Amino acid sequence: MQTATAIRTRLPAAAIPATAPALSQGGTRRILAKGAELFAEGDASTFFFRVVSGTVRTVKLLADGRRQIDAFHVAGDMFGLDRGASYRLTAEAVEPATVIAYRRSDFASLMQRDSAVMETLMAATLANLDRAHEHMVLLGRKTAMERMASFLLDLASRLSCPDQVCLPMQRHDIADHLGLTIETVSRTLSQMIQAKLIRLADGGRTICLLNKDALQLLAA
Amino acid sequence: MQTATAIRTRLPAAAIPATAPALSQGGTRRILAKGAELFAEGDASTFFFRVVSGTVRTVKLLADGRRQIDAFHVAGDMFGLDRGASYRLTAEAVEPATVIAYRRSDFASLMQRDSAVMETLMAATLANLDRAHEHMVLLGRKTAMERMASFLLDLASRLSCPDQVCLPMQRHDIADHLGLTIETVSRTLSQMIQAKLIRLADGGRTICLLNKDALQLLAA
DNA sequence: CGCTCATTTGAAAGGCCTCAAAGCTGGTGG
DNA sequence: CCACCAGCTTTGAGGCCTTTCAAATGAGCG
Repeated sequence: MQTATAIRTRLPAAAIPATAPALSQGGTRRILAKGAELFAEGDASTFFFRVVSGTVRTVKLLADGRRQIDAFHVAGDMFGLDRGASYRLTAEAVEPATVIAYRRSDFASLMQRDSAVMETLMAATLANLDRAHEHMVLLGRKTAMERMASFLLDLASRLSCPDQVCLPMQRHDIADHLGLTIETVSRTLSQMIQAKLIRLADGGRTICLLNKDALQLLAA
Repeated sequence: MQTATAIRTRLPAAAIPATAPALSQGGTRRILAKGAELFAEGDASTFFFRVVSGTVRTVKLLADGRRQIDAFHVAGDMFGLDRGASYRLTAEAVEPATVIAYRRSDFASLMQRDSAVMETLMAATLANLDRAHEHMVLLGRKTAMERMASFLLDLASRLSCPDQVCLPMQRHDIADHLGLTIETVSRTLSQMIQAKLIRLADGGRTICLLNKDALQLLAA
């Protein structure tokens, strides 16, 4: 593993710190290689997951190949809790990642005795729903520049790197998350550089936020 | 109340029929006038709601007035269950509506004894999350025509009117839901009429789906 | 019946996409 | 250790879909 990845994964910001311990008993650890698929849309949903390190993307595909990445999940995030008996989206590792898999059936009985478990899952699901709401505003109503600014600030806060974002994903993933093309993503970043809002490092994989206040204004 | 509204609200399609009865004990009924605000983003979230009849929209606003309607809630749907102590979006009646308000604090203790209640809320939340995922694909990756087709088919299925959609909302709401402008919504509908996919009735408030198969293909 | 608001339609502009090619990066093998 | 290769990223030019601005038409209501 090269240095860049080590840096990217060194800060596991616990997204659900207060309630997550309720799940500490069960679950099995899984190591994922870059690009590995955890589950696909339509698969029987026997597990749900929590990210320990690395990044996982959840994806929806249209018949003609168009892709929408609904979220990037980082350390502490939960995903794979879907309605019904099968997954509604596909999950893949964006970079080498470690997750903990919880068997759904194990919790059916556990939840009846321990409401704390259920509340943990509820909190995680509500967190995902909240992010989805925010992302719908971005996709439906923001310009390319606003989307990019929102994305960078969001990622910076979630990775708890105050002024620096080590992007675990490539431009194509960013584009499919923000509802843009890779060219527009690249052009938008170039404009931000020109405006001295950001600076690229590590061959374009790391973005230094030079002016967070201005980015915040841009994020609309 | 005019006839159109009566028709629109006469079919309460139970979205969560199996589990909803668990909530039948509590809650107080509220009658909402058209446009009435149930709660606003940032308000303390003391209640969550279930639609009995009519339609409620949940909305997010940007500082400059741009609006994104994340969902239209019809009979049987639940909304207002947000992360944290305050609502993350605003809820307003699209048309005259009846909802049942459940006090959040009443359920904190109830859930510990009755896991069925918690499961009902979880199922409702997962349903909302699922819709959000589907809508993100629409907003991020579909064309105006595809968005409109998807919207009409979705509404038709949820209102359980096989081949007819009685729109409770006006063009402006549709536009803010689909990430378009009212002009584009209108033009897209006109194109669909020309292609004999739909037919307008009731002064543009009712849409007859003349060719659902073709619409399904268009929805992508 | 007239007023107001919603919807439709038109024309022009703009932002993002598509197509295309050059520039970089990182990994591999000589 | 360095050159080469494949894939990712950036940049350029042109086109298209949606938006913006504007005005006409239609519907609901006092």
